[in-house]
Amino acid sequence: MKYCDVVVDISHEKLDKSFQYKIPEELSDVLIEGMQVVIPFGRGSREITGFVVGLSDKPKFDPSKTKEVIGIVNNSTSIDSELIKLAGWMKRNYGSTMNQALKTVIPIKEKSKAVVKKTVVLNLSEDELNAEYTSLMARNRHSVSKERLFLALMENDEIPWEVVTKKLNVGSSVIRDFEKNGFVTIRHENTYRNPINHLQGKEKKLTLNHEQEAICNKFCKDYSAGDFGTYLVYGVTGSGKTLCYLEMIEHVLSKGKSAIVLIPEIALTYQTVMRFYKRFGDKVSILNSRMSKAERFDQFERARNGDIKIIVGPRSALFTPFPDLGLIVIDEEHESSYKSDNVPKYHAVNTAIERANIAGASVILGSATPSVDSYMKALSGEYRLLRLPNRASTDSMASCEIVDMRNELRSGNTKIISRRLHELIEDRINRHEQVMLFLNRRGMLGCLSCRECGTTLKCPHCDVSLSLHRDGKMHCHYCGYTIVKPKVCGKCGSKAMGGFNIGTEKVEELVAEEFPGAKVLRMDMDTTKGKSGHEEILEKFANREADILVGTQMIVKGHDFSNVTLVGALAADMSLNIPDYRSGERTFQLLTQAVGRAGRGHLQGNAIIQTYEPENYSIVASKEQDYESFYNQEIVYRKLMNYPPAAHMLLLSIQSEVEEQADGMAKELADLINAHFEKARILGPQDAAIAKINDVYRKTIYIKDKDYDLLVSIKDIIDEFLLDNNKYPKSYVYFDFDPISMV
DNA sequence: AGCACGCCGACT
DNA sequence: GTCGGCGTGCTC
Repeated sequence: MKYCDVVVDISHEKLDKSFQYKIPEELSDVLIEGMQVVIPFGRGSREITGFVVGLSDKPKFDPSKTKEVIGIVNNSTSIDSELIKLAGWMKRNYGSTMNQALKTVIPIKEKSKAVVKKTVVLNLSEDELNAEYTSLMARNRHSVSKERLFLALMENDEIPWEVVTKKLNVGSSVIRDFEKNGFVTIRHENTYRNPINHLQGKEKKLTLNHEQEAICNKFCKDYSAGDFGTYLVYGVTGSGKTLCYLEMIEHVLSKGKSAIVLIPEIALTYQTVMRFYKRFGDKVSILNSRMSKAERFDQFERARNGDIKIIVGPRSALFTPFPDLGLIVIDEEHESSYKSDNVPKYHAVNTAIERANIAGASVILGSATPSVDSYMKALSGEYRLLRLPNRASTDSMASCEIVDMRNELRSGNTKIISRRLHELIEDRINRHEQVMLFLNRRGMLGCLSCRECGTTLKCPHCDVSLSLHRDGKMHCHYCGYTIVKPKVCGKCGSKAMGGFNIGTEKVEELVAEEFPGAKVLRMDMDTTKGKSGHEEILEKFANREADILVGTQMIVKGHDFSNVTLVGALAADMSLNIPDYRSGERTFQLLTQAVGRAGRGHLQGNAIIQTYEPENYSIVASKEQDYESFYNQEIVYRKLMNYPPAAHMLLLSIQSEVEEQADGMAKELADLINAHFEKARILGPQDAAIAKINDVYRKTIYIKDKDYDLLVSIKDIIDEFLLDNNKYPKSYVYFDFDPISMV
């Protein structure tokens, strides 16, 4: 007998799991994973639909109580089957259960209270109501529940469903009884909220320059000819990529299709959204992390019904159920936030291409600093390369200087701000222009260590040093552990405790001391915790309420301030020293973006890159704003070392609260892989870069191979091995294909 | 979510 | 005993 696991199509947390059903003989050959089926469910075996998320030969449940699948739904809407196909692809390529994949793709299993608002509406006149009430009481039954509802209806003739069920504690059976007797009616409302509430303005249709027109024409010509594909728009900062997106979307809409626009969450600001809104009006909706699950569900429903044609949002907007999808735009395609950190750990770029394949749509990837992966594919012809090599406006690029911090030290300047940068900041303050200082570490000090015995203060739960914050406490950035800063060394009792690695908070303090006349703002994870933390700080800075903005990488991502004429990257090589094959790429992107932030208006801008490694190619290339030169050097390294995109990589993360278990499991898995694939390049097992987080020990194994499918089969073998192995009860293995970071 | 089971009080 | 009503808990 064959069995299948089915996720039922009812939105309720308690049903958020799979149920096993028998597959009848006549369906055993046709039924496959991902299909929508009709099944008997519950005591009354009422017929409902569900999705098949797994097949097996063994019963997981008492076989005598297992029911049979009734039939296959073959008229399920094409959009559902498209998304289910996509989920199947994600399951195979990123390693997850079908259940997990389906949940990321079709978020039906969430509370959907707010989607359909139900209201209990009184159907009787006051007299009739009183009459019914008296007749109920006259029957002298024990009808407390009905009485509560009657009394409530005398007060209000319309009561929201939740108030009746929760507050009045009247069950659905009673309400149905009232409905049957004609006392009340249940009103169902689809209350779609429009998340964009300021609806004025129409963008004056900007005319395209020659370069922009050329790439738009190319796209439109292909599209009209039914030639769909993936394009990489490589356009320097300020070349007008967004304007091209708008133009291309317009073309796709004119063909009766819809478009998805992915934007990094951090750049999803009012201004960005308004550009789309002004061009396309209420055909546009947005998705963001501040919206409740129900609100997001609303937007998906609007897309499904054709109320909207364009959605702008972060990674998860990729799964918007447009039945007529024509285009997916991914702006800032190199951003790491496009890689999911939950299982399945999918990458939005590859997943978008797959979705476009299924739907018959095109994909536009856009960036000023394309990922090495995308650029290689563009050069090889897998993607179609569209270039915007020049800025659209007459604004000139900032002039950029590298400051060698080793020289600063030799000349006796131990401060974090070099003399040259100091001089320029002073100049800008005098000219009432603004400055951005970028440092990729928050807090006051990166660590606190004893000058006598060298002991560093570490988090007891994680393998990282604690950072000092202004509240005088030491924080762990990984688990949130906090202690008061100790006065003496815990090991030797010495009072000579000193810190290394200055953070944004400390910079803010130092800058305020050095430039007493200047107003300083800080933007990092600590100051943007609130609901619209980012926008508040950015708005203040845009309104020139401060002269200097100090912050982590979030300040350099896509915010243009015309009055900023100086950008300083205080410790450019910090991101270079992370043990990760992508650290060079990340450093280049970060610095290029930072430099690009200076001089976006008509004023000439300067940028200063402070570093201890002035000859590093990532840093030199970003000074020159020379992507090609960076790419040419980086790709040699990737090919030499067989790192992505030259090969594919699978990261196995083995985690356990018991170190021996993590160790044993990691070793056994490594042996298993070696036994099956003698030619696999396997690194490890070894401690993860952070060997312990939140009291969980972490071991890693990397496998590199040109053949992605080989990595997938390694995953399958490990899955199978884990299925009937209970030697490591408290250990878990996580798969990450082509990981974005090696930590 | 929706349905039936079983408890409880009221009535014959 | 029996009947109607309500709350609880399960659904492969």
